[in-house]
Amino acid sequence: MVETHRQICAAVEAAEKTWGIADLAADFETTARAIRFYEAEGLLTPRREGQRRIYGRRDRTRLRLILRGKRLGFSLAEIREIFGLYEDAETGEAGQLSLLLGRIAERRAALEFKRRDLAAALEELDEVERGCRRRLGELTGGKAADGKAAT
Amino acid sequence: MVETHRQICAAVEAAEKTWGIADLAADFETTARAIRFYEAEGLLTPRREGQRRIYGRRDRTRLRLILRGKRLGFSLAEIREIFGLYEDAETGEAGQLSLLLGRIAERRAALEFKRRDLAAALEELDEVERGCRRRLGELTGGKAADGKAAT
DNA sequence: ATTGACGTTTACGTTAACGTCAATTATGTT
DNA sequence: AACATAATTGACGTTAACGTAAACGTCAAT
Repeated sequence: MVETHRQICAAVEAAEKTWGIADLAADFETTARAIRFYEAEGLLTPRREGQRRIYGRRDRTRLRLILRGKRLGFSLAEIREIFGLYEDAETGEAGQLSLLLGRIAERRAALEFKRRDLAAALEELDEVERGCRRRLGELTGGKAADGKAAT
Repeated sequence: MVETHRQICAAVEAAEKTWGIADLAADFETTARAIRFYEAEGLLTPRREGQRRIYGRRDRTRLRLILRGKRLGFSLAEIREIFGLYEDAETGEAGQLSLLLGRIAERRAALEFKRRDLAAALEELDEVERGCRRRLGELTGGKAADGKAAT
């Protein structure tokens, strides 16, 4: 079989980059078990090649979102809801879209609540650090209370 | 017994406001069980009046921190560490204080990591919303794609 | 004296989110 | 063909963070 340049290029473009489960686990510093678990929970839907799971771009971004969500304290159930929301935003009909905007607003409210929590936590940490530096200054002699220690 | 004005004032000032476990639970929208659990985990140390737990200002702020930490996705173990850090900042000696600054820096890094996660999540949500509004505009007729719907 | 209302301890149950292990099945390698 | 390598399914175990229920104490009001 002889292929033209164009045909080869098309084939290369069509062949989306893919990964195995171990690749994903390594790239995202998680485990194959966890990834399969997310699939069982309906959060990932990789293709199959025979028995094996094959992950594409979309699956990778989903996994990123899952892990980020977890870091922010969301449960897998909440993350599933968010994914539902994201999908509805693509496939939804006009009637549903305005309801969707409401759900989006709720999500945003939840995120901004967390943002305030986070800001408060950072401020308190700052305060603790200032107090700490002040004490350090007092204890090591009245002077030299600047930022970075010299050595 | 006759008290002077000063004595009375001192007594009133000394009598710090206190709460029972049910009060705390109600005020913070949690349960007595959870509050006792936090105590068992070493996160709270209320005084006792006979058998009963009596919570003061300090306990309240601690509980606030616990719950906020949880909302931000920290485990009780991490929260306990943070409390340890806060205490060391008050009681620590000079030798420990510089180490303490290191631990504070780690904490800050963790929080700022979360802040980036949060910012990314919010941006993506914005994007979804924009896409949603665009679709809505397309479906309901080419015009009127502004922010708030007019009922 | 009894009845609630609240609080306490002890102990076992539950849920989420995986970990761990065993048995099996391709897949490529020598 | 034999073998190692990697993946899969199933099943049970584990940990954190409480929930739930039982049995008891305390105190004020009826």
